[in-house]
Amino acid sequence: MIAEVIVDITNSEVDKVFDYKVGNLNVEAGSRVSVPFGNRKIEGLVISLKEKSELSDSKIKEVAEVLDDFPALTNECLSLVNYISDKYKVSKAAAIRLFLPAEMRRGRVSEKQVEFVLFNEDIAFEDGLKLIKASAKKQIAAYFELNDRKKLRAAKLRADYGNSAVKGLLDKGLVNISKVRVCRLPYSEMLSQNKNVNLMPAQERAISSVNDTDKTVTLLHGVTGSGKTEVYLELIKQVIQSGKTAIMLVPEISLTPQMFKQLRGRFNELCAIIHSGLSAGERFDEWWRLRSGEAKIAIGARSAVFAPLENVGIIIIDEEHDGSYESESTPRYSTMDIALQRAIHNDCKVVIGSATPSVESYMLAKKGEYNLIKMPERINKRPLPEVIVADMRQEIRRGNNSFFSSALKEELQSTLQSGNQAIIFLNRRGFSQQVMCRECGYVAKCTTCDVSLNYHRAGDMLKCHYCGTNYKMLTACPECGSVHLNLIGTGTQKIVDELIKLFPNARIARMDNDTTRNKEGHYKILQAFASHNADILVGTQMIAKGHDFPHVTLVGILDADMSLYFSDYRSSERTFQLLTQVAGRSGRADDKGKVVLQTYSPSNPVLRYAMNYDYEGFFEREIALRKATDFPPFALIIRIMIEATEEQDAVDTLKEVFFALKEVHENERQQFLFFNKMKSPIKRLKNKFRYQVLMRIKPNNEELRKRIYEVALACKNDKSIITIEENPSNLS
DNA sequence: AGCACGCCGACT
DNA sequence: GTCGGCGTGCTC
Repeated sequence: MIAEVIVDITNSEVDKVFDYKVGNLNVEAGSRVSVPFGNRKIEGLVISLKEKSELSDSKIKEVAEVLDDFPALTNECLSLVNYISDKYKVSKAAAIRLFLPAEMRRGRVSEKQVEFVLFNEDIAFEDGLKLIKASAKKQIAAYFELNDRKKLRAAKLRADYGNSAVKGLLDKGLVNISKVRVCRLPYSEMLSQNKNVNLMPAQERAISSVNDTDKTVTLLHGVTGSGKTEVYLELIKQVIQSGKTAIMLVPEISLTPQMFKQLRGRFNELCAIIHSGLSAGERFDEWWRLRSGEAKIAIGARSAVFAPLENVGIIIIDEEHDGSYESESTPRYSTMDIALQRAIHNDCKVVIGSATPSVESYMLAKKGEYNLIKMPERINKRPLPEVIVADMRQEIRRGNNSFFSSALKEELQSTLQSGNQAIIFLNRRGFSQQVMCRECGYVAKCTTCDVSLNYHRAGDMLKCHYCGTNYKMLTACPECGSVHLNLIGTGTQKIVDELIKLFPNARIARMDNDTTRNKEGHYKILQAFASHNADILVGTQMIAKGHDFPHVTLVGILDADMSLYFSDYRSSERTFQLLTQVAGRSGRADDKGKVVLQTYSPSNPVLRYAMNYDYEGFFEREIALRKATDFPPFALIIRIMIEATEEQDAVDTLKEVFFALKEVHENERQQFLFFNKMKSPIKRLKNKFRYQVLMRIKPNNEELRKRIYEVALACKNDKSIITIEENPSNLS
């Protein structure tokens, strides 16, 4: 027998199949093995077995060792490896790594073993008791407990009765000690907290719609608080009852612990959690529980889509619009893409849910490619919070130069007086700055791209990140002539300082990237706020999602329009999603919530749709805009980034890539909507010079897409790094 | 990715 | 003459 092995080296030079003799080892497709390679020994993965090799017998070495007693990858995973390496043009070794917990490589896994003391059943309890001296009280007590429980952790027993008592029982042969593999079970405190729920009619309808549709994908469009989670849980329950397995994906899991609280509570050990916050051991154990079939439900962030489950019955993607479902390092897979592949392979359904679906998904749903379910009402018909719009231009005219409108100040005052909580949301993202007129709200935009321009201190320029055009920095507003131009971008600390002045008695918590270095930090601050340890929480994006705050009755949104002006074709979409989400934080329990939305452009249609909770209206406008401007989903944006330590190397490679692609471009001009090369907006990052080729091609042209990948990656050299991104969400 | 093989400059 | 620089190429 010959094993075809992919060696664990993610380098295209060795990205090929190597043949090894199997000998009399028990090797299967998917097995991890150790093989001699050159003059060293490395790990590899068997992708298939065959009778005979084309190579001469003398060249073929033998598999040295099989690393696990089961194949790490299932056949489905193996075919996904091929799919990923082909589609995203990465080595097979890199694709394989997606499926294995990192700590499994290089033998870093340690199965956790625990010593157990077992009651020796060969000796009757009464006989055993006679062997112990009456004075050995501890031994007797321990023996009684063991008779009762039969199996106890040695550490626990020693702590309770002392080491000598345990040793005494052992010496008399009354008990045995054995080491048992145990799985570290994260969040075990959440087990069995389940309470039964009665489903509402809307939820029942949603469930039967998923079950009855002949479409693979169902989009569940339900407003915040409409009870989507219960729909997911019920669907999973049904799948488990039919003997299948389930995958549940959530965005950035550390921020949304209640989702796995609920899964753990309902499904106990059947549910395994995969995310980056776990310790290496926990991560490996959870993976192993899924692989071995002990656990049947995988919940986690995007990487959980690679969960080693067989016979998958459903894949659920919650908050499907969330950006974290796109991988931001190679292989830059899209979670939905992988989920679809797995759904096809397992012949199962994919359910994606959101209160604010991505424009792409909603278009597919409206076109009938996805099954669409709407849940437009909150459970118990609780009303959505009332939105008060504060026009900040008027505030300035009235002489109010603070961050807070008079409306927000008043609402804060009364919220604090009634003992409720408030959230101040600062709409800020990234490090690019835009130019805005403080008098009329005008924001500098590119004349050809319909995205806002970014200010670059170097050269005092305004730059379009999509087409690369440079503009002179404005001295006055072209709309109203005012010279009060502002660079937008304020920090949370300033907000907090002003709040303290306004409300000296209020307890204020702050949350942003500066205050919370680690993920635990996020969780702790949110937790503290949820248990009413502070009255006002000031923060950026990260307070927008997850977490229920039962006492929050006011949400203040500062600079609601700011995220509209990021140089990103999705900025309207992101803004709408964000505002809807933040507004949803208000008034979740008994009190009706309020939202004060501060803006410099109160008539902006995106804001209007958001404050009226009109997704449909927003969608219609946005999709028309995308169509008119040739942006996704009516185009595929491809960015090829070339980075090098020496600027000249980057330029050389850029030229090479550009001219190679220019040929493709010239042959298929009608397929290209845009094609150019340029410096990257942030020209130097992490000590690397960055240049890029940016193009937009017609969507769903898989052949052209792959050709672009191949042509670009063929220009690879050891001085520069080439990376390819599709529909990048930020163009820095 | 590593490591050997291989062809040109300054050393005991 | 030899030690060693790291450029090129191979690993079943």
